[in-house]
Amino acid sequence: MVHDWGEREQVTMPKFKVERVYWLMKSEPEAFSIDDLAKAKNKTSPWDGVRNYKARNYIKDMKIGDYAFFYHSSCKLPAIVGIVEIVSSPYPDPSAWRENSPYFDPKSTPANPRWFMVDVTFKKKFKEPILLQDLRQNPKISDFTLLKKGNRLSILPVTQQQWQSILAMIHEQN
DNA sequence: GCCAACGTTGGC
DNA sequence: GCCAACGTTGGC
Repeated sequence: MVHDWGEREQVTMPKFKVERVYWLMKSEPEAFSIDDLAKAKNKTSPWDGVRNYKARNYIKDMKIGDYAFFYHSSCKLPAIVGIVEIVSSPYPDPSAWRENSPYFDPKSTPANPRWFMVDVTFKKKFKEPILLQDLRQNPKISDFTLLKKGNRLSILPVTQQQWQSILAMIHEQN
């Protein structure tokens, strides 16, 4: 009979559905920008230096294949500037063990690591950054942690709805 | 450079 | 385990 590939796809899709989780990762562009990541070897870099327990726990929740918004903070125009993919499982952050590192923490040891990181790879840089001031104007993401007063976390979970609402803002740009 | 909002530290 | 002092984050 007539093949209905659309319907078949709907039936079989859930079986192969990838459960991807979304995040937002902050970086000060003067320290490490999305262009730095794009220029890195294999466009991939460890995301080191996270020194906050809640953010650390989010890192530990990350899985290979998750996506994250790359956010530029502490700069003239704070904004989401692109997308990265998580390409490693969480593993101990060795910068905590280097005494000359700004991220040195004597309480973290190789035997008992306190801080973790993942490797991220460059996926895309938006033609126009999605500015924080514009995110604040979008009622669909009014609950987004990034926009909450007093938020200081450098790693944030992003719901699928928030992810899509934010991506939709790109198409509204000109 | 200011300052609100947290997180961390350490004395008690 | 409380909490004051201090440090940090990050928008403005």
